[in-house]
Amino acid sequence: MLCIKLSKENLLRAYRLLRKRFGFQHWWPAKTKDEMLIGAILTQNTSWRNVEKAIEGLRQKNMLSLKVIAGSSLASIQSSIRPSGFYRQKAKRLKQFSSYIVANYSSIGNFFKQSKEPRKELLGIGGIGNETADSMLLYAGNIPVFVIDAYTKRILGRVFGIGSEKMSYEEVQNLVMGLLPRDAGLFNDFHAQLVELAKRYCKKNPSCGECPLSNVCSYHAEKK
DNA sequence: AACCAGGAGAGAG
DNA sequence: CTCTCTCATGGT
Repeated sequence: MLCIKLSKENLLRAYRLLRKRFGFQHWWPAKTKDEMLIGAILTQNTSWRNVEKAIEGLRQKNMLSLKVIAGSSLASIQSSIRPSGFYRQKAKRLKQFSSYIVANYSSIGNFFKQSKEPRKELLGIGGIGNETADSMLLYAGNIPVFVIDAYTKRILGRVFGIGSEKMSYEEVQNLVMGLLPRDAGLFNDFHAQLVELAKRYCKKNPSCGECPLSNVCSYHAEKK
């Protein structure tokens, strides 16, 4: 079977192709850090389209703020975020998270300045798993961690012909971060490009013909 | 009309 | 540690 080697050179080549096609992504799509953090929780196993509706619901009530959420009732949070699904859990998670940050650090900026082990601390809050924590670290804290999600696994699996779908979160993360320079700007835009690629071409029925990676993709090579 | 979406946690084995 | 279930709405 034809297989593109997973190497630093090929990863960066893929990134350049994506960026050339899609342009710099300017992620995360949020106006403030608080909004980014809230979006990270809302998007858990949920399409971004639905998350946008929930964010708009919060915006209309002036609730896109950790301090406001920390002081709001569960019922009022729930009613704002219903379109994003899992709204009972997510309301609880938003309030828990917000209360923790506000009570211990006052603001997310202080959290990133003062926390000695921010990743570990985020994971300890509850309702914050690997992907959500890493998204927060990278996109709100500008800390160089590569975010792994379902898209990243699917694309790495197809392009490089590796069984990344079965690999654990940390295995894939260590693999990618071991190959790339530790650059928050690169990790930021690279992950955003992968999401863009997945949304457009790398679905269950891939449209490889127009995929910017078709020339360097094992999956595509195998089909011809 | 089934199937999926930028996950996480609890429980079972 | 690895599976399986649950949480829930909205688009295709």
